[in-house]
Amino acid sequence: MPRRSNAEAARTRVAIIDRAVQTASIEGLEGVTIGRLADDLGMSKAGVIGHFGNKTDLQRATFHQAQQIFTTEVWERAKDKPRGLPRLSAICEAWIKHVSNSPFPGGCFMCTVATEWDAREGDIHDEVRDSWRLWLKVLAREAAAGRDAGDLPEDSDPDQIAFELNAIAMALNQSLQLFDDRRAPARARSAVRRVLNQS
Amino acid sequence: MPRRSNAEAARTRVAIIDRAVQTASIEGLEGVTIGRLADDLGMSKAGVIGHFGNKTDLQRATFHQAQQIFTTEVWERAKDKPRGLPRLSAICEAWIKHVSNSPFPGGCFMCTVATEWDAREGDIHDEVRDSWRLWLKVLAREAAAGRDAGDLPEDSDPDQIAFELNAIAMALNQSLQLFDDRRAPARARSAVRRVLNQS
DNA sequence: CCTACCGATCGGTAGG
DNA sequence: CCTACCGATCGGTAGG
Repeated sequence: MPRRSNAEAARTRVAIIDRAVQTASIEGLEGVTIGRLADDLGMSKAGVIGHFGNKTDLQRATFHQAQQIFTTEVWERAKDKPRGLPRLSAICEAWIKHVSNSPFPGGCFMCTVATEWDAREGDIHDEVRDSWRLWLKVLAREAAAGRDAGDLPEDSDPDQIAFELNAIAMALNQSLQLFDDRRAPARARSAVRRVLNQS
Repeated sequence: MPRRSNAEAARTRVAIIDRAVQTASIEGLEGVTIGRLADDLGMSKAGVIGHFGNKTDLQRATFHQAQQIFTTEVWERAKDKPRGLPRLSAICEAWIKHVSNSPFPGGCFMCTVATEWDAREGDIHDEVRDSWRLWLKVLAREAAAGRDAGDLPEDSDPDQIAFELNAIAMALNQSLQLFDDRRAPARARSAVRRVLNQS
């Protein structure tokens, strides 16, 4: 028997997750606590957790929301480019823009959460790992298409290119967050250019 | 009035920090709690915190210990090489070995803590930032010496090289921790070779 | 370095 | 979605 309509409840759920994403981008998914969310939103703890059941499911929902934002801002903006090098270049540029002008206060959510969970065990670790792996595969697939089209050298290793592009994105996020280095986006673009022109 | 001798107390302090470094490499410095350390070491909470005063100073001491291990394993093993490219190459190789065969259960301590604190505020953030900055300066200084000696192209940008080498180290750690990818060290070496031969 | 304690907060539940 | 509660754990202190 909900005291609010389904539509209202759905809006509340969205508000909770939005707030959780903000907090998690700064302090990680473990920094998201039910009591703090309740305080921030002017709700009771029971009202918050009632939407998710338990904390792990709330963390999972938070991660999914951040994942979707990443997909929208990076993949969606590049997917209509021709496959291969043009699409891969567009992905990198959208990625750099996403990290440099982050929708989250703590910078790249995926970077924060990947490092937070890389050595832990459990469902969240597995989801983070699988979604990163998938993303690296997307990069490698486009690199392979670019190589096959002759836009990248014949002896290019798609997985190596994916590794290096990923490395650049992480370093960009670190330089921006930890050092507040405004030259970091230019460095990242320069590094991407080297990887895509010379690999 | 200590109930143990100074030497015994010093040994206890070392044991506490060692244990804290282990935990922090997996769960971050915020995962280090006084009660858990006390449990793990068969001590009382008061016995643990008495060595440090408060939790922040315990975290600081933990970070310093990890920093020292990093310096010993990476810098100390390369510092006797001739400055410039030989030393920079030796640093990268020692760095890759350090990350690949980590003395900590959760992989590269510095990577974990840098990401954990990059968007937070306070003393620990400042210490992490300053020590990373110093390390990037060491890399850039050697790159500059290598360029001046003619071992790197005249138009090399030392800070760009430092940025890219740092990126590789972080991606190596991620690939090992998150994906358990045994080919990651070879990928890192290949990437380093490209940066140092072609920049 | 211990026991015994403090107030605050954690995740979560019962009942409405 | 709320109030009122639960046991566990948090950082930390007093006193020995």
